[in-house]
Amino acid sequence: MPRELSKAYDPTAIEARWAEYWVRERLFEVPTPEKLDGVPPRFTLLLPPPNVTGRLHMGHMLNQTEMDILTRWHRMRGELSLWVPGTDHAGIATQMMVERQVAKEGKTRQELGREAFVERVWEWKQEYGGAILDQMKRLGASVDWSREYFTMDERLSVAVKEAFVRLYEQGLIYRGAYIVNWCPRCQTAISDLEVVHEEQQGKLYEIRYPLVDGTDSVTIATTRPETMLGDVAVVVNPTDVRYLHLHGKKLRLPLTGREIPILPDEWANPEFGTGAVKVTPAHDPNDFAIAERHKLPSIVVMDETAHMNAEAGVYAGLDRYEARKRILADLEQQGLLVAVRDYVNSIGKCDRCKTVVEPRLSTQWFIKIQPLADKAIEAVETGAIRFMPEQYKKTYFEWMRNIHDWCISRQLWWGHRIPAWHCANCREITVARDTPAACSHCGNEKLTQETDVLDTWFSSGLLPFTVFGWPAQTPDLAAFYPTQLLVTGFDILFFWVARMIMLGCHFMLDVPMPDGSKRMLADAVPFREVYIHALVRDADRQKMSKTKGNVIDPIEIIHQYGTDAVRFTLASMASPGTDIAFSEARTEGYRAFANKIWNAARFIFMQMERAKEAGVIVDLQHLGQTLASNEHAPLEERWIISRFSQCSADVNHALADYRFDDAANRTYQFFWGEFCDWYLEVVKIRLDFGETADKVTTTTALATLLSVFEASLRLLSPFMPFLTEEIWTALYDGAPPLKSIALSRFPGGSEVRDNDLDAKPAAVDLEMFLLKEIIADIRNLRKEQDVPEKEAAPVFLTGADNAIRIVQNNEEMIQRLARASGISYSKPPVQGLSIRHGVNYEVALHYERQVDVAAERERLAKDLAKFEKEMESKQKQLQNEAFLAKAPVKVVDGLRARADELQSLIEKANAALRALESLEAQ
RNA sequence: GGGCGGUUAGCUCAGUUGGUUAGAGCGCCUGCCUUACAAGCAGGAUGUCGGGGGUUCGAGUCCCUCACUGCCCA
Repeated sequence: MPRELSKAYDPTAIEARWAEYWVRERLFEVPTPEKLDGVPPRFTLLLPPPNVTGRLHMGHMLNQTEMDILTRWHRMRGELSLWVPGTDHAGIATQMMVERQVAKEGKTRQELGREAFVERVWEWKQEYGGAILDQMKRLGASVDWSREYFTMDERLSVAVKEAFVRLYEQGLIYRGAYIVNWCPRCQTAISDLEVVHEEQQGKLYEIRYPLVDGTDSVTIATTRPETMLGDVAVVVNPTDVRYLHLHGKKLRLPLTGREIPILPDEWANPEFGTGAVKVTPAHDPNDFAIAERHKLPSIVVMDETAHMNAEAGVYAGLDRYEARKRILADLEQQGLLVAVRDYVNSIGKCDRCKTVVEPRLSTQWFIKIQPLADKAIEAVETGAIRFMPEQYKKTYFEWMRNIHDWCISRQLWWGHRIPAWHCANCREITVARDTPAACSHCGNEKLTQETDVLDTWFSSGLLPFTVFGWPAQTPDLAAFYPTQLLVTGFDILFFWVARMIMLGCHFMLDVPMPDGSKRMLADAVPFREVYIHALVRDADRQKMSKTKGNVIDPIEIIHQYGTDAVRFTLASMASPGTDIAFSEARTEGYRAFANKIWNAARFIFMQMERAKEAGVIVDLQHLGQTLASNEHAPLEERWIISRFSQCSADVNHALADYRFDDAANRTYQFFWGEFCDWYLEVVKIRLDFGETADKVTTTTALATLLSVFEASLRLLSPFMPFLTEEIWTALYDGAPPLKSIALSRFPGGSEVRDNDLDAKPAAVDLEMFLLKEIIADIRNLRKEQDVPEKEAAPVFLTGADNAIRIVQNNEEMIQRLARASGISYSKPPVQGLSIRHGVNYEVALHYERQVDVAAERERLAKDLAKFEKEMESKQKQLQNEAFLAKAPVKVVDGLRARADELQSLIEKANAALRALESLEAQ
């Protein structure tokens, strides 16, 4: 009995079942098109690959909800919609995870050795790596699971190697000793982007360096005294008069006795500290640059773990902070520590493990980024890639135009090993696609492969084309590249988005178009649009963090409220550019909405049962046709069709603009505020299945009801896929025309009659508006006069001819919805009865209760004041010559009409007040 | 220090290119178990649109300025 729904909506009872069904039935798999002719427009997007170590958080859920809504929407509009899922091997994070696991066994990765360790990582991945994608299935994400990728897959690894070799051959990859950000815990270089800066209360130490000749000294200021052991110079600003006489003189570096020069350099800021800066090229990026300018040597005084090395003499073996303490103590003892000041400085930490980063001179691989950045800038400047919200374009340009070469080597074991071989003989490097037999420089066969791996973002930056088979020119690549859209958070704008643009533009320019013509930049881009969403915060707008303990687990919330409700919450709050303060109260509200839909379905299914018993038959296979207009249909039917039409047009527009909030809110408002609150209540009048009922009326009413409801389900489906699937299937008694509502057509366009949004509200809307207003007035009067809810009361109504006509045509509606026992088209028999008036009608209620004159007068006076105030401002405007001359006719006319309305309302309010007075006088 | 945002109802947020009466959800007050739905129904209250100045016939919307606040980069 599929149509028997439980009394209350229970998401847990249905969601897991459908999630599993969608995957099992392979509903969202998109086969490779054999030929491109005749293939519908494509909508392709890539899932930003979550870390294989990851667990689903609210950010993922927002991201995936948005992507799923869009993909489902495009699919329902008949486009070939492909959403490709996958995970990222996440070099450091995954290695850390497995290192921890190994540590529990009392071992280190070094003890295991590289090969065995990597083996362990794969084992870990097989066992736990699928967790986040399983969670994703629970969200109902309509991805093509047959195309799932992992960035360490063999085919993707081949592509990564190819990309590296090509860049090397093009002279865009170089290797060299430079200062890089080094994490002493991870023991690898990391890129600028992986360093997070934090303000911290620290100290600024002033240390005196005596001149070699003993005649004088220079006091330098530093936050890192331990690095002084690697000092090679002290620089002062060339304009700094305090030090002019010292240029070129030698200092004796305390604690080491080494001689170092005093040099003029612009970098020294006379305002800062003492104006004299120590230069430690091996441990500070700025100092490194100074050393390059002055051709100074570099002295590395720390090892990979940030312990002092042999160069540090007596301090060798000490941790950097321990060394600092000892050095300060020694300096103080020697009377060289001049001052210690409080100082707030920004300190760089490893994004992954929060260890303080140690700038370190080491040999690394870099990408010469400028040529790639130039194309990436052009792609956005020319509009080949569009950012949404547009403001992110600025951020993007800002970064792209100040870009530094990208350090792509990592001293890790887990990742794509760099395809370069070192020759034991000539020490040259051979870069090759396959393991070379001999050195390409000297022919020696003693080669060892580079131990470094590539930055994970290097491989993920290639994904938009490697997932489709690059470097081969596959049919997939021809059909699906460039993708249409990327949906992601601003936090990886530089990490990933910018790099995909750079690498995509670079490599894909060399791949011809499907028709063999040359590819231009506009088609080399990895995606045409980037939609950037904001952060999901907690209800108090706090950033979620484990330390604060305010992390909201989406899976937990889903258990509580259902996936559909959570999806709807995120969608309805997702206005571009604004962070989402996730509030459970809101989700609770949308669970109520889901329950509302559920119960509307229950009501409708009950009517279907009644119809069946009465022999009334509605053709379920041709529901859409009923939505055509029928001039003779009752007002509420024509009205709901008109409203539905407008709603679906609005939703389509909203989604086209990525206004998930507008789309969701509009749907909510239609379904609850119009379909349920008004239409369902009115249609009950027609659903008479009794012997004496007019079968034609009943049948048409039921047909319209089912049609609008079925279409509403399709409208809601991208937002609430589970609930709509369940009800839609039940509506067809378990035998729907398609395998899923997700494969049906989205409402809008040709399906509904009239989409002309610019036109004035349809006549039906105005008529219904009047009736709703009158019903609300009567309800209000009933309330004020304390008419018991169950009791019907007689209504008196006067007004303009056409208002009366509309009411007369819909008396049943008013009687039922406003509990009127009858309507008399005359003034009420008793003077001074409370009256409500609209612009073209007056309505009163005859009930025995005495009118509360004081309250009524207060209400009227308040109304009157409001009307008069507005009238005053309107008249002022209408008397303004400049306004009349310059404002558009439409606005002026509108204002005049409103003034007329106000005039009428004011008169009526005054009349009512006078009537009250006469009542009081009696 | 450089750049980008935000400030609208008690709370969280909408408000398109300036144009008639500034909206929604939640919360709040009052009355209802009216059988699709109490996760509901009906009715109701609530805003000097952060302050100041300017442009304009007209400013929540555009410009300047101040205050507070968030983020990114160095």
